[in-house]
Amino acid sequence: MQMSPMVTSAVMHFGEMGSRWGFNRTVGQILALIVLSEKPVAAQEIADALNISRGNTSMGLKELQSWQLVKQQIVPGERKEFFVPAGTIWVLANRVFEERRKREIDPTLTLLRDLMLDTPIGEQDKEVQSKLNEIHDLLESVTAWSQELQNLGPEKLHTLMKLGSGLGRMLDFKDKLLPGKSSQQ
Amino acid sequence: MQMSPMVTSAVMHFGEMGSRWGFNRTVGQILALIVLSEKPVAAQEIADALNISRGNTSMGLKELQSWQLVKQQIVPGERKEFFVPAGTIWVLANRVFEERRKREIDPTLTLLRDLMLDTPIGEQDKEVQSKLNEIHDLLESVTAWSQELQNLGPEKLHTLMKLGSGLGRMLDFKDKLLPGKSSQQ
DNA sequence: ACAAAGTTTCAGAAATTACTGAAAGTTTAT
DNA sequence: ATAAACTTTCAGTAATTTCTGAAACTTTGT
Repeated sequence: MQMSPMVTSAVMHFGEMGSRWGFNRTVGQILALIVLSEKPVAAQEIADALNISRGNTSMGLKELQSWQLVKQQIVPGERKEFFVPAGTIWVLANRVFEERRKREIDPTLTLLRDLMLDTPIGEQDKEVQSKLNEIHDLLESVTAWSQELQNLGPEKLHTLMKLGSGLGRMLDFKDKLLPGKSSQQ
Repeated sequence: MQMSPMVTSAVMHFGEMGSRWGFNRTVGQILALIVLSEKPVAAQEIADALNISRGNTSMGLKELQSWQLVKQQIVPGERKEFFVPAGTIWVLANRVFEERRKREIDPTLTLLRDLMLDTPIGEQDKEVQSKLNEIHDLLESVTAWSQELQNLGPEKLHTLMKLGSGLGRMLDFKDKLLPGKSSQQ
């Protein structure tokens, strides 16, 4: 596969950003290559285009599959495996977001729950526990909300994101709209 | 400073998670220590409690200040500098979110804008450009929306997050509420 | 002006993370 | 059942990131 200068720039950039997005350089590059390619891409083509070892390519593809960002595709008449994006850009972005939530928030929620069940030693720990509790509640809200957003589905999510300042106004009407829920705190 | 077992667990965990949250182990530990302490903490106390070098402590504190997560506080009658959290848990969470958006999304937006201005070489590049455009629009929506959410302020944001399934219902009413904006797509 | 009490910087060491390439494993066609 | 075509694994190496500690710097009280 011959990468045009434009594709090369994008692939390199996704590589650089990779580590900030939760995976490594190579994985970022492979993802960009697959997303930007019009045809399904074979593992060997990826290794050649990015000039990385076949082994590394295989591990990168495995990682991307575990994130559900790419999937294998059988090309009739071909023996080797080809790879394509696992969905639209929207779907991919959601997957990254969701996967990162799992990795970045869930373990902390678990720890905080455990610590809240522990018996505080001394007055100081009671104060600490209440702070941990506050962090826990915040993270739990974020988690619940992100699941809520997923449930909306892409169309409504899109509408919501495009609301702009309408969002604030809408919230002012909330009580009229959804009676029975008194505004908290 | 003597860390109770509870504080130790939390500090260690924040250290482990640190790298997933965009900073390193030490920085995560320092942050946890400062957040969980009732009193302002001196740099030397941090170094002692976490058993890290004074130099590393200084760099960690600098990093946390650049994220606006901790701030210095003058304690009357004391010469050394003390550190306290730069706000409530909510504020800190927002700062992390915002800072990460800057580091993880903004550079890509810039690159994508540049590539979209480049002249495509051949048919293939036109296809590529349209995909890059799609990614750009998505990231831009996310950025705009996250700024919108910030503008709401903590109280409304809290209300919004607590809406739960009410959010979906509310969006169904959107057109009645905010006439003049036809539903897109 | 000086010394004391503190902070910051940075070159090199240590620890961690990523990559290679060869060997082992798998699948498929005949 | 075998060989060809391909993929995966993993021990060792390379690259990157983080940490230390000593030297340089800053601030403040006398």
